Amino acid sequence: MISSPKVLLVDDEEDILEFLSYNLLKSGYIVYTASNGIEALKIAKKHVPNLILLDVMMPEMDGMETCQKLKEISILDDTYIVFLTARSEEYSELAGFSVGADDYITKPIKPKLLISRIEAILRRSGSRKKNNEISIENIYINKDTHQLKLSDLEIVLAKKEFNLLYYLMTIPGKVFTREEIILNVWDDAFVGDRTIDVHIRKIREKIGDNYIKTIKGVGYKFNI
Amino acid sequence: MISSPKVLLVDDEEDILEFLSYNLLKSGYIVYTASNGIEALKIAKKHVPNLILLDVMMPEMDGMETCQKLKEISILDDTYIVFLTARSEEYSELAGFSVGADDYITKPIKPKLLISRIEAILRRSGSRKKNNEISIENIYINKDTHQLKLSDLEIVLAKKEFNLLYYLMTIPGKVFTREEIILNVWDDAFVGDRTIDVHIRKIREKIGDNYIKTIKGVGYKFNI
DNA sequence: ACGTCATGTTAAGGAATTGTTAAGACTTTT
DNA sequence: AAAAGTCTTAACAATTCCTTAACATGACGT
Repeated sequence: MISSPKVLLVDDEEDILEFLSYNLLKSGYIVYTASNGIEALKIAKKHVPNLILLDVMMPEMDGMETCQKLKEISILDDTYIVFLTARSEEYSELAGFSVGADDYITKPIKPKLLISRIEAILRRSGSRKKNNEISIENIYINKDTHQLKLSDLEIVLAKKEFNLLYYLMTIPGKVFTREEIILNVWDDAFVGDRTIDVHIRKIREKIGDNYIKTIKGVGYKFNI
Repeated sequence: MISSPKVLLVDDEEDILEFLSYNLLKSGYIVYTASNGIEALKIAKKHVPNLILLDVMMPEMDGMETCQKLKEISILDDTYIVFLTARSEEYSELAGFSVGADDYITKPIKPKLLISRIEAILRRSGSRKKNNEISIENIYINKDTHQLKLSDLEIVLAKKEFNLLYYLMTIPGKVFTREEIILNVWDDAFVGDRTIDVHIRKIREKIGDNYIKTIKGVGYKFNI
C-alpha cells in the first residue's frame, strides 16, 4: 500500500511556506516545514521525507550547504532534493556547485506546475529501488525487517546497536569518526564518546571481533 | 539520476584515443576525446566529465599546463584528473610542478589493468564526493578507509605516520620542509624536528626505504 | 682526512585513546 | 507492578602512540 508522500519545505520566507503548504496539503501530501537549514536537517532526520523542497537563498546556512549536509545522511538516500531558485539566471551558478540536487524549480512558482512537477519526481522515485539491506561476505543486515544474519545464524541487536552497525556498513571500509556516528545514528542527543565505544563492544560481543575495526585516533570502520 | 560516468580522453596519438575509447565504451562509459589541451578545455567545460585521462606529452599545451587550467575551472572540482606518463622516470619532472593530478598511470599501458584502474576510480568517485586516495605505482593510500597498500599487502600505520605519508604523497616528488610538514600534519602543536625524523623512520620501517627520500638541508619527499 | 652539521636510530616515559565493567536511569514487556 | 531489556555514563584498566633526549652515523666542505 502507498502512504501519502512526505514533503519537507525549507524556506526562510513565511509567505512562501504557507503558500506551498496549502497547495501541497490540498493535493494530499504530508507536509513539514522548516525556516532554516539547521531545522531542516533535524526534521529530515526525524521524518525521512520523500521530497525536500529547498530554497537556495537563506540566511546562515544556505540551500547548497544544507543540501550537502542532507546528502551525507544515509537514511535520506532515497529522498529527492529539489532546489527553489529565485531566478532562472541562477541556474548556472547553482549547477556549478554540483551539490547533488535532483531537480530545480524556479520562482515565481505556479501551483499547478509545481504539483505536477512534484508528482513526476515522486513517480520517478517510487520506481527507484530502495536498498535497505546490505550483505557483505557472510553478514546480512536488513533495515526494513530489522534482521541481522551471520551466515544462517540470526542475531538480535538492540536498536542503537543495530543502527550503528547498519551505519558502518553503508560504506564498508570507510572510517567513520565518532562525530559522524553521533550525527547520523543519534538523532539529536549529544552523547559522550565512551557511549559509542560501549555500543561497539556490545556489537562485537554478539558478532565477534572481526567485523568492526578500530582506527585509533580516527574512528571505527566496518572491516572488509 | 545515476547516469553513466563521463570520461574525457586527451592524447595526441589517434591510436591511443581509439584504443581507450573502445574499451571504455564497452564498459558503459560515455566517452569524449580531445587531441590537444585547448580542445580538452572546451569539452571539459561543456560536458563536465567525471574523469579526465590526460597524456603528459602533447604538442603545444602539454598535460601539465592543461591540468593547471582545468584545475582553475570550478565546475570541474569534482572531476578526477589522471595523468598518462610515458615512463616512470618522468614522474619527477611532473611532480615538481605540483599541478595536482589525482592519479598517475604509466605507459606502456596494459589494457585490462588500465580499465580496472579507471573503473575503480569512477566507482569510488560515484558519490560525487572526491575520494581521498592516491595511488602511485604499487603504493595505494586512502584517507577515507585509512588504508595503505603495497601491491596487495596491507600495512598498518599509526595516525601521525599515516597523515605524514599521505601528505608527502599529495604532491609526489615535491620536497616538503619540516616547517611545511609540521604546519600541515600537526594541527597545532610545536614539535621538534627530530620528532618528524622518528616518524619518517617508522614509516620507512614499515614500507621500506625506497619511498621517502631525504633531501639534506631541505626536507623529505615522496620518491618516484 | 677531518671536523661540522644534519639526519638516523634507539629506548623510555608520558600522553592520549580505547576497552571494559558495573551501576543507575529509563523503557518496554509480561 | 515486576521483570527484563536498553541506554548512558563514570571510573578504571589496558593499550597504543607520540615525543623527546641522547647518542650514532653519514654527508659535505675545506
